[in-house]
Amino acid sequence: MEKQAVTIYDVAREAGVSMATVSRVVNGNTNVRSETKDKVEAVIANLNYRPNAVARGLASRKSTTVGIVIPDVTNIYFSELSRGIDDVARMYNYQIILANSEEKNASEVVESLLSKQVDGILYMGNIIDDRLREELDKSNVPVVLSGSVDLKNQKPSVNIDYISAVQEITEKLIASGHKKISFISGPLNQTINSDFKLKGYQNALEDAGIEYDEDLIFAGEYEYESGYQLGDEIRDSGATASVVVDDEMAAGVLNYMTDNNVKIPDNFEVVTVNNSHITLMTRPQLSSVIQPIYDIGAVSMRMLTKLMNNEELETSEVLLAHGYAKRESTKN
Amino acid sequence: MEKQAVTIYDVAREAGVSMATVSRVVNGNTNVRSETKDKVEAVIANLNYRPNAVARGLASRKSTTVGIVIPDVTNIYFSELSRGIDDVARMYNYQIILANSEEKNASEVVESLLSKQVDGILYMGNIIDDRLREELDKSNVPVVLSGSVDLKNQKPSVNIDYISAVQEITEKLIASGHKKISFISGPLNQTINSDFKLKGYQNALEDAGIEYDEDLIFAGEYEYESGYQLGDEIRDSGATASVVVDDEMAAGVLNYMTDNNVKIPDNFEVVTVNNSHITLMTRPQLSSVIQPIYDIGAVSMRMLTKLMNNEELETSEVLLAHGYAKRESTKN
DNA sequence: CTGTTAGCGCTTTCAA
DNA sequence: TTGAAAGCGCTAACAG
Repeated sequence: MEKQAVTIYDVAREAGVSMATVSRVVNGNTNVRSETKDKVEAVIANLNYRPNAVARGLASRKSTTVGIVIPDVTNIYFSELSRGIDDVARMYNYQIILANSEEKNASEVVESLLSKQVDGILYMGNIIDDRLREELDKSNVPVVLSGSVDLKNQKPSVNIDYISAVQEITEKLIASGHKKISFISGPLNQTINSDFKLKGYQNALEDAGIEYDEDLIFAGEYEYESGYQLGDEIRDSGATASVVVDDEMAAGVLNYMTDNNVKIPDNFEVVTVNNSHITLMTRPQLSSVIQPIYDIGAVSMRMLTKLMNNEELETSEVLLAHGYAKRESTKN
Repeated sequence: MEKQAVTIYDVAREAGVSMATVSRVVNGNTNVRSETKDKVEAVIANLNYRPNAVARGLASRKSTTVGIVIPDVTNIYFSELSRGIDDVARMYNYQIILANSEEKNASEVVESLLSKQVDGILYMGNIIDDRLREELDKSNVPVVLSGSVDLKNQKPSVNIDYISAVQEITEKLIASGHKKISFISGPLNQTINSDFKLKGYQNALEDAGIEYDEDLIFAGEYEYESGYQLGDEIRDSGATASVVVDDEMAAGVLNYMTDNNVKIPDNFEVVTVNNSHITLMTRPQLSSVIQPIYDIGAVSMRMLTKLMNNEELETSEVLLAHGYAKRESTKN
């Protein structure tokens, strides 16, 4: 049950050259006479030789592999992000190890990635605790945050300006006359919620002279069911609109309302932020911040390739432009 | 920029033992005096030593890594499947390399997985061509198909009985009096569609003495938009119901109908097969075959662990039980 | 342009 | 119970 039948030695012997020459051919080194090269390539094709990436990694101390830490592949936001990452990685010939992390075990996951000698890490998680931060720091492998933020440690990152984005949509709701606007959040121990999205919401209220009311803040999980379950409390809070941080949750809130004869947008407005195609699937369709999700992934991966290549980054913290798509769940 | 500061040598020297002993401790070999073991472990903790998985893989010729080939991470069916896989892999201490494959480049993807010396491959793709089949066969690494089928080559696989499942839901539609039932498929060059799901649909028609009509067969992509776009033709075909092979497509068909004032289920019925939570998000909610998606992933990964461990498989082609969830898009 | 020779960090006999 | 030593398959100086 040999996995690897034919090695570089076999090719060398068969081609009547040294293994170094074979290595050169395989790695596209130009210092090989073209006759020799052809001969070697013929043998390679013949023997169906495939370089052993593990041996290569050990010898070269590079794995041409990057680790992607993703909190939940089933969440459309993250999976879309990973598509952008994947495409760019492929473009630059990096392999990807996609590791699901439940946030809590993030440092284990990172540790295992590091033991695999990844050349870089793309982190999509929303919680970076001290242990993880330390581990990342002393590992010496470049790290880029993709669609996620860390206040304590300025790692290279790619995001949109969540504060402004949420502020803008909240302002629209205010402009429509709402006084009691609920904020439907993911876990509030996540910086992206507590220090960014919530902040934008608060800014909007403050600018409009509306008092911030904790009873209008609801935290759940990034899931449809979670949004739906929160519906009860949201309605009872007296809120007349919701700013939601996740599309699936927003779909849950919206459906709860329509299921309970609350007309949207006439009697209740809902706006979300990820603009995944979930927003098109609900009826009425969800108004949303437009985020260049795919691009966030792509740009962050591109940054990582530069870092792995020891190139300079012009900007370390990239903020991509966002927009707004008015659909049917809001009046404006 | 050393990735790996401390090696097994450092630990050995520091602990005053040979590297072989350190290796034994790290690998849980019991033939080590417990004092020695404690000493070594102390040093390991002290130096923060982490074994280099690449070197390990080279020496042991095992990578404790499996490759997962997934057609599209953004499709909820596959991402849900991968959750089951991931959980079981974690349980058995296998790392996962998740590789997106666009079906067309599947053999490239597999090749790169093999060069990484994966110990096994879990394949979720729906197209297995001759080149890929050959590559898989001569690689000597075990392969399990997860939620996908291959007629030409009986690889171990985990699925539900698609034929029966689709047949059953088609029969329900027939029982409701429908004569013109459309079949909304993914690409028809995929075996799972052409030889399984379509087959179930045809069986039901045949049993009911309804003539098969090609004009009622519509093929698109596994995407919401694709289903929506097909809506036009479906309606024009005179069909009064749709059997759809993918939840997102089904949501598209359903929304197209309601957007065009076709009342569901009164004037048109829609039934789908994956029972992802998309079926709960639409209004009306989608009736669906119940598939144990997570379990399909979990069981297939479990099978793969057995294969990688050279254990016997009781059954090579596992069919998990399916059910039916009647919701609002059908009368029965 | 090509070959020789050390390793990369670890596992695994084989002896002791 | 422990250590010595030989690789795993490849890259990367260094010679020539």
